Amino acid sequence: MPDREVFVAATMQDVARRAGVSAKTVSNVVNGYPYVKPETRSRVLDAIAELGYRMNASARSLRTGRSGIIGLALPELRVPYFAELAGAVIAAAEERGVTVIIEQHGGRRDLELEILTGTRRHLTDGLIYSPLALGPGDEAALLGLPYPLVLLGERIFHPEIDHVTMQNTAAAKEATEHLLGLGRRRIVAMGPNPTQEVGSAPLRLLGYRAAMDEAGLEIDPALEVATARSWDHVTGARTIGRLVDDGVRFDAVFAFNDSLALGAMHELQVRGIAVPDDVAVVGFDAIDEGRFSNPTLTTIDPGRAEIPEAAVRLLDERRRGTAGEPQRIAPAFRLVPGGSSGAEETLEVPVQAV
Amino acid sequence: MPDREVFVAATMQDVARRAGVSAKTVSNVVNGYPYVKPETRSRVLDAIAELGYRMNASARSLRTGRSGIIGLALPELRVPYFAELAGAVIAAAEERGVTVIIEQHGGRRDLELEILTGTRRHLTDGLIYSPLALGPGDEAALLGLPYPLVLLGERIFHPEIDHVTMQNTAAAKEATEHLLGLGRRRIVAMGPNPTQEVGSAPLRLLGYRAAMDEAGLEIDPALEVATARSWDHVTGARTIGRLVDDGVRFDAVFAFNDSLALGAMHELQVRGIAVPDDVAVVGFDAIDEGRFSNPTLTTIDPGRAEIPEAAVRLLDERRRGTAGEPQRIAPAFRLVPGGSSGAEETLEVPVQAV
DNA sequence: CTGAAAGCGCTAACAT
DNA sequence: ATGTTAGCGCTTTCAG
Repeated sequence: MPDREVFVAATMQDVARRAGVSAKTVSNVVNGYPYVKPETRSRVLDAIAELGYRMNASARSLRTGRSGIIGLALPELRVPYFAELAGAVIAAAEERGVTVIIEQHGGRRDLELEILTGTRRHLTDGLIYSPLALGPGDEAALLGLPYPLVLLGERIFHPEIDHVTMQNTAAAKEATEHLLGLGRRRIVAMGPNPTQEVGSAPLRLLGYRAAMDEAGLEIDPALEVATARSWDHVTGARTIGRLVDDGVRFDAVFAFNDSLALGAMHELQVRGIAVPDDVAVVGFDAIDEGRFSNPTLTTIDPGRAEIPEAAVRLLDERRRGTAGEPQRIAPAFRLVPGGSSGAEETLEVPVQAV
Repeated sequence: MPDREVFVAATMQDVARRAGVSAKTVSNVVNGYPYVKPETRSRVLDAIAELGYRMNASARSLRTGRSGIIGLALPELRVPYFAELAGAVIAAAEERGVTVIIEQHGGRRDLELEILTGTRRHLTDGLIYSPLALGPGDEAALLGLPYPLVLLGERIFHPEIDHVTMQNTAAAKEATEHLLGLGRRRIVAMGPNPTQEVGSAPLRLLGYRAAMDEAGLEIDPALEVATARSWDHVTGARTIGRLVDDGVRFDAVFAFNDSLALGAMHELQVRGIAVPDDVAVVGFDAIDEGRFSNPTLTTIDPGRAEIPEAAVRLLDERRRGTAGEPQRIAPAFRLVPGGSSGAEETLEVPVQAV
């Protein structure tokens, strides 16, 4: 008679029988319940090893009502900023024994709303939510949800919702001051959009204006250059190209994210405009790509390390009920000097690629 | 007496009561069982809508033994190639109603092995597995696993395991021929590593050599340049820098991936060597970044769209038992012309970024 | 076409 | 410090 246990996954009962204890004791051992006699514990652990027992996650979560899985909703994984964010969120969750599922909404409003009530919410204990289309007026959709929610980004704020954000205005001010400190005076702010009243754009614009103001410079509307909402390379390249074509004079660009900055830098060089000699460029986000561009990109690190960690921690605390009042966390930022503004940086340890 | 159903999630029983049927009938409706009287069906659907019923995924998977979740194991999400792959895998899985969890192993052998038997395997119905450290000799670890497995990459092959791979040699040959067709003769092959007998590197090297051979060119060992195993920008930049310093003459570079190519291109330009005029560059992978570099990168698209789709399809078929013999799929590839070899390309529709 | 009963593997509550 | 009982919400027999 063949040993069926080789093929059929062992259950807690099987382990209990083998160890000569009850299923409850096995459960206690597996869950690190402290009051188990060391000898019993080791007998149970032996039985687990011998049977190759692994806990059935579905049974546990059916019983406890918690899955140990959280959702991470973001626009698109192929956007480097979000890929890096997702990688860090997964790593931070791992440390807490939490599993992550990623949902891409592509900035489509219907999908963003769908995610809040969709079928996967039944699978997860909570959601880290980075919307792109939702904004003020959509708070209602985020309130009273039957699961913990941590909001990312600058699209919506609400005192009852945990939030991890950035010091947009202060950081943008520092970026602009960096350029001013290099003697630049005609600084383009790339990214503001008059139709957008909310989000990172207006906040960063405030910082830009504050810096210009404090430097005693008149604000030239021609230098505040609106872009399409998609802040990518193409947009950066097209925008700066149009500016040059229009004969606008400038000696620096503060782009509201790195992709815009890299695209602009590319286009400037194509047109024979030297970076940083003719035009200095500063970005925002500190994505990996800017460390390898030519020249390397001066940028703002808005808290790359802390944002994912804080988001997972907040959600986990809320999930376990150890959280108090809803919080708003805006990590410390720093300017990362690069060649695009004539500063220099050293390269960090490489990551692996295929 | 307040209506508890507002706060407590409805169950199938609740729906059944409301619709005046049994739970089984609700289950039949929810699962698309065809033999349900239309009238019954609509009564059930109404009840579902009224109660806001959503199926409990844990209960279902406890009962059926399947979770509808698959794992995707890869080195790191922050590596653009894998971020793009992951995004596409998630999208392809979504179409089949399957959820994805991503596990990052960072190319560390212990983690790669751990993933195969780790706690998350109990949560998933199958695994799409892209190892970096494992290789020939590790087949045993991949055989007889109690779940379906689809292998990605070139590290391990086995006739009993489903595999999605690339036409490495043929594609590398075409890349090299492209450079030869431009009149280049001293073509660097960047990426081979004498200590590596397996993986994309030796396969792509074969293609390079075949093209050189057919063109009647002697193969110069000085042009086959080994790199560190991590094929990233830094490695590309350092490698090409050393080559120049050593006084090696060359008029083209075929880098074994895009990150190497982009790093090399960067370093060449830093040193005042014009791309493509002095040196033409071709990469491999067709990651997004190469479409925006300066100049844009000529590269090989090894099947960006088909690889994730095929991986999910194979796993799903295996999971449902509709698959036959293990398959090896190697999609069609194509050369993507770019500025780095003097060809030109048109930009596609932009993606959104923050 | 629909219903009744049983049980998937685990843990909360209680008992000892 | 450990055992007993019950039941989480679903689907799978098996009847009808």
